[in-house]
Amino acid sequence: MRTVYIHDTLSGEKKEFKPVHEGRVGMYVCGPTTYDYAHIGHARVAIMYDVFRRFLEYIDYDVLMVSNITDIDDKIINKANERGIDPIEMAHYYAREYLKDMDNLRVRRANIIPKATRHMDEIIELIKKIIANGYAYESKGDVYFSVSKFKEYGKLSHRRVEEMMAGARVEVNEKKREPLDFALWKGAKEGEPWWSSPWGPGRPGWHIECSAMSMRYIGETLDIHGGGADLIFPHHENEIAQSEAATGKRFVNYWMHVGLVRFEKEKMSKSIGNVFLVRDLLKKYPPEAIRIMYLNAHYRKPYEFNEQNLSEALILMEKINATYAHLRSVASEEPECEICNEYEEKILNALADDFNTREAMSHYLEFIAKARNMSGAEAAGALQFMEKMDGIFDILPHNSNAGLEERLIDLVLEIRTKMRKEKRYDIADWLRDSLAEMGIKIEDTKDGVRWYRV
RNA sequence: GGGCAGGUGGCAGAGAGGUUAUGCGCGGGACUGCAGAUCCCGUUUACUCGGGUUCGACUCCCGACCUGCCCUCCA
Repeated sequence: MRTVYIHDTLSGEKKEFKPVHEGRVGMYVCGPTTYDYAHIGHARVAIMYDVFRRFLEYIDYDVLMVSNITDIDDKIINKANERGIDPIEMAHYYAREYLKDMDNLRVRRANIIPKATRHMDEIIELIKKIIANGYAYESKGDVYFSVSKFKEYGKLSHRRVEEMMAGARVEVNEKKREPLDFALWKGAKEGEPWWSSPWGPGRPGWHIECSAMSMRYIGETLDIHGGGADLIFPHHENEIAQSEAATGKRFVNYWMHVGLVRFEKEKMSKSIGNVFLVRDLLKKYPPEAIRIMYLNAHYRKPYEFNEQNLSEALILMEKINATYAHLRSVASEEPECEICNEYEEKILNALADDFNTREAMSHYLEFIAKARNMSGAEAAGALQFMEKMDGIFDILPHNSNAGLEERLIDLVLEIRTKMRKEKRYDIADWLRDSLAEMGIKIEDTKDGVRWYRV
């Protein structure tokens, strides 16, 4: 199996990937807390891990991907209260919409998509274990993790407890023994959703659900745990503390974090009003373009989102589509393509080096440029190659099977060609414009007409 | 104040101790009823600054400056 290198946030180094179980990968990706519609930052995380997963599968790993939905949390409760609706129902509504948006971005669903509210038993068991191990304490219906007991606290985000104390601004709460302690369980206040527990009715704290669900489905040590870079602290730091306090084992071997999406040099945030929703973007741009946009950048770097980048991605998409269409029209029966193997090697090597999709895309685009001039057996090979690679990238047009629709389009094009020969350009242009309106773009080339979907 | 990630050509954005990234844009040519696409050529000494290591650094080391993020909720 091909050697993969992964940059690990904890060690700050690129390390050779060695799974816990040979040939298998257990990866857990932090999904959203569902109190609003998905934005393009969520999309970046989902698309990147989708591609990483597909790549790992492509090189023959057996991947178990788990991606959670946090459907109980203070933010959910607050928002639902503002609107006077049921918090859990609201969370589930946004969870469904999130999954729909991601489906529309061609993100393959994780093998398991666990919800926090369906795993109360695991969460409670885990908290009990942490208390039993002496790392957490009960306080008036709440349970807190005692940060000072966990000596390695801060190892992921590379900060020291003393420094964080100096930085002040920690929430004041007289139930906590020390300011940095964080809640594993919160007693329910009047009107809040609750589950019964040994500490009374309440709900889980923010971080515990990920520890409980990831270990439940993958095991006590995960190969890969990922999410957005803003989760490094405190979310992932706290997950490490809880999980390792419970099991005494290393929680995660490779921590991966996707850089944040920015707009005009600022992080997207509702207060600044620069949040772009996936659903709004999809009204204007096809999913392929959005995927290409993100594939065209290194996942760990911050991404500067703007319409120019997106329209550039759209142009690339059209080029790729056009080449794909060209290959389909000229491909002969027996595929044979030497250069394809060469490019596959380049692309896989780039991806194996910490999932460098940008470099992979540069090879891919170079290949596309060459493929435009191919024909016959080579074109057939190139076609096959593009479809193979699409198992990873998923940026080619879908529903491209040659059915009735395609035959009708060919017929229309034949008519147009005839009209052009007779210099009936009014009719020829009318046909072209009509097809364009339906999303079929055509081009007259030396070798005849070619068409593709936009 | 502390931590982290960066600073590359008109723009986006990889990479690497000495060899063309890639794409977009722009200019010229070919082709063309028009449009688009495609093909060829060009866009000359791009790599924040100052030191150091080296035969040689944009690439390694040290320092400075700048930007963003995290340190409160966030993918």
